[in-house]
Amino acid sequence: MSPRTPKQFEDIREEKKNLIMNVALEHFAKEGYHNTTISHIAKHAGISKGLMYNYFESKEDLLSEIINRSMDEISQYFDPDRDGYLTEDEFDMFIRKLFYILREKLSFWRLFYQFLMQKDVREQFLKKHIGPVNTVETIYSNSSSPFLTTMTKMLSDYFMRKKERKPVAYDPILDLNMFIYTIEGFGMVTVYMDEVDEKYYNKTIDRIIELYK
Amino acid sequence: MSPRTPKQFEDIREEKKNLIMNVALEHFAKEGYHNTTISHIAKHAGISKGLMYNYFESKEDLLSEIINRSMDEISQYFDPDRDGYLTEDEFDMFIRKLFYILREKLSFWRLFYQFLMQKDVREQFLKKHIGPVNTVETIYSNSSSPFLTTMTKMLSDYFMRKKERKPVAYDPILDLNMFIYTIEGFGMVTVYMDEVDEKYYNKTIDRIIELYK
Amino acid sequence: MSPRTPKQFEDIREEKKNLIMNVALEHFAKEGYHNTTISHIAKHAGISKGLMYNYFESKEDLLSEIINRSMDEISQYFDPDRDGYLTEDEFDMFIRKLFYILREKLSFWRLFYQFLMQKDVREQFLKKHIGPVNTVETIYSNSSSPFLTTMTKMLSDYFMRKKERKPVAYDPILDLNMFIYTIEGFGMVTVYMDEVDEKYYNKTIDRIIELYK
Amino acid sequence: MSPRTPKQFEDIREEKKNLIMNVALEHFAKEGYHNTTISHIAKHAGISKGLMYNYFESKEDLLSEIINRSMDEISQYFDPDRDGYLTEDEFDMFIRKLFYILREKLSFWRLFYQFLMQKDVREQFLKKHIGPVNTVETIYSNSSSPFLTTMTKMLSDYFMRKKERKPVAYDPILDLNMFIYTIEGFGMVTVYMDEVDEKYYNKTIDRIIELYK
DNA sequence: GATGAATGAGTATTCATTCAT
DNA sequence: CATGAATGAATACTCATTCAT
Repeated sequence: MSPRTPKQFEDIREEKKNLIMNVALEHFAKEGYHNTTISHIAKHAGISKGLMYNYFESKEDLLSEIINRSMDEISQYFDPDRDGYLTEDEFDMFIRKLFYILREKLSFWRLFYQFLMQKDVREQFLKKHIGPVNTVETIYSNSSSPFLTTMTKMLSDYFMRKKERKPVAYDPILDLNMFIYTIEGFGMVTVYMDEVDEKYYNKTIDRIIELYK
Repeated sequence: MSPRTPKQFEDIREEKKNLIMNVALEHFAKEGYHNTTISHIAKHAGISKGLMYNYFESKEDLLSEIINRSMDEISQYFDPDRDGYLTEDEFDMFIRKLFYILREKLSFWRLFYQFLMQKDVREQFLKKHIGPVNTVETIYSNSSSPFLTTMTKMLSDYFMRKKERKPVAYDPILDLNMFIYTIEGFGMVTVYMDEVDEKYYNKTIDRIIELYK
Repeated sequence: MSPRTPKQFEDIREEKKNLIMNVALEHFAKEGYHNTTISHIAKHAGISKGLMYNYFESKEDLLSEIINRSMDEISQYFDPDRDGYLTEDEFDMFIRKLFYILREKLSFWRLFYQFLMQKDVREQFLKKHIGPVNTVETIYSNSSSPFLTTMTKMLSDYFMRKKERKPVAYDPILDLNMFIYTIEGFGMVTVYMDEVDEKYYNKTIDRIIELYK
Repeated sequence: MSPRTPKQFEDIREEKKNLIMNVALEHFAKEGYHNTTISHIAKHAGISKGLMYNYFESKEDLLSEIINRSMDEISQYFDPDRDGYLTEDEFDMFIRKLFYILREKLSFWRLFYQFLMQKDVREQFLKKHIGPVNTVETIYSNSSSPFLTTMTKMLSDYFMRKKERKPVAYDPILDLNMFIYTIEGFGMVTVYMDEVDEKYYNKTIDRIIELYK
């Protein structure tokens, strides 16, 4: 039995940290952040309360790390390293990915929407990830979230370019926002519903693509 | 000095109760239900903690009464005594009303969306007011909320009737749901944004009407 | 309609006071003193909370008055004006009266026994009415309750006189105490039982008389 | 510094739990359950209020556990494993034990009698431990308290058997009840008196045995 | 006299966080 | 690393009592 290398220690630590975060996320999403106690999380993660504080500075820090990790994971899906130029086929894929991830990370989104309404929480945890898109200025403003900035920019570019394929009266900003409202609404309803009807889910996705491609 | 009449007592009660509910709603909406203490509400309403409990059985009861009152107020707007038949012009008015009320009762909606994500809360407070519309069966199912049942039925009837004006391939359920997603998304974004750009707000409403009328 | 005389006012006052005391006694006995709120009493007496304080200085004062009134009423039964000499027939009647009153004033006794165990309450409310009889000295000591002093003295005299009818070894103090324990035990069991079996109740009384006459 | 073993944790818990229960019992008995605050108990036990709730779910639970523990301890004294047959000598010992324990557990009995009068409390906490003995049927009915069932049965058997040694007119049920009243009364008086006169205490016990053996 | 709105001190209870072992 | 006993500040809630009308 050779002693564990620092790397191994680090791996174990990381694994346990993830375990805790997963358990916490499930409970936060299902019962609500305030209704979930540290004791509860610790018990369900099979560790002691004290150990929790070895991994996370506070309950708030735990929440913060969960949100950051989830946002990062989601970012991965959209490989932000690319050029940011969205073809029509890529737009199609983008939407499909988006709603695939929505169901993959259902707990996270439930948590996300829980906090979306509270200004102070939003400012503390989500500021760097979300941003409204109401004017052209906003679109190009620098968000503090590289991920969302990229995404937003990519999308607005896409909608701006659509203008070329559309009639003169076409308003890309309005269309972009309509698109955002639709996916936000569809996302939210999907998230708060207990069950999803597979057939309608896909049908809706197709329709969104059809409407906004 | 003659003693107060029962009427006077009733007036005092009603007035004070409303005061408390208004103050509480503002705080619940802004800081979140759990972050708002009874002490805080009492202080801002200029009354003692004890008096709160003269009017409401518990913090939860206060919340419950706020939600019920708000839902009732909203119901009023849509005069539920009518035949429930929605002409195209009435559909137009309906949407405009909806988004007028959204901003009138911004605090309420902020509170509403806060709880939408938590199953237990949703079941306790909102069950009688909200309901998904995923299948034809659901549409015609009896919700326990007369208001939403009426609204839902009115809308689904409207979309069913649209079929007559549309091509063969027209899917009224899908269209109804797309419509719902759009207004939910637009509503939610409006609610969580601090400020609303008047011009774009109205433009969006027009566009929704244009798309779904 | 002539104006009420002071006497009439006094009568009305007395009557209302009695009403409150009766209602309060019932609730104190059934639910316990601490579990009975002033509001509750007021509501059941059909008056306002405020008026309560017109008649009684405090909840404690209300309790105090109830106990005093009850003790006085009980005293009445044993016509304390008499010579205090108890014949054998009178002893017989005394016991029967005692257990008749026990059931007449069941609520009072339930309250009485509730407080008997708590030293501070006992000292505050019952000191002047009850007293142990453990030694000859105690018997003749001056209690602060004229009623119980008289009763105790009467009884101890009776048991002392029994000595003349009994064998040399007869210990009147012991016998008196045994008698007291029996009636206290019988009283207590009767009080805490919900229902009384009439036949056995009388049979027991006969037996007590038989044993201690 | 190695961490504590589970055994050590268990020991700490047990010890602390007992400490709290002992302190609480003393205060409940002396000041009354309602007049004793959790703060008070915590302070006298030298712990924080919060810790109380690490050991007991509520004040009521604390009370409940105290009563159950005490009843169990008392049960031990009467080794319920025996055949339940009481000889005359054993009856003698039984009584002596009873009144020995009475003084051993004075605080408990003070608490016990406090609650005896309140129906709801009695039903919640004492139902499984006490039961009236008014008819032959009752005697043989199954109480939910193994301890009291055994005791009651043992005693009623004993009194039934006495019939053989007694005149024709002897009524064992009446005699059993007289016996119960006497010990209940003696018990109660002993409990509420601050001091006990040793000589008279024993004399009384002897007399009870003499009368009911 | 009579009312019940209003007060505020008090009480049980919760829970994130600390720390000795 | 790991444990869970221990803390204490915070919080919802109660209720006897007061007082303007």
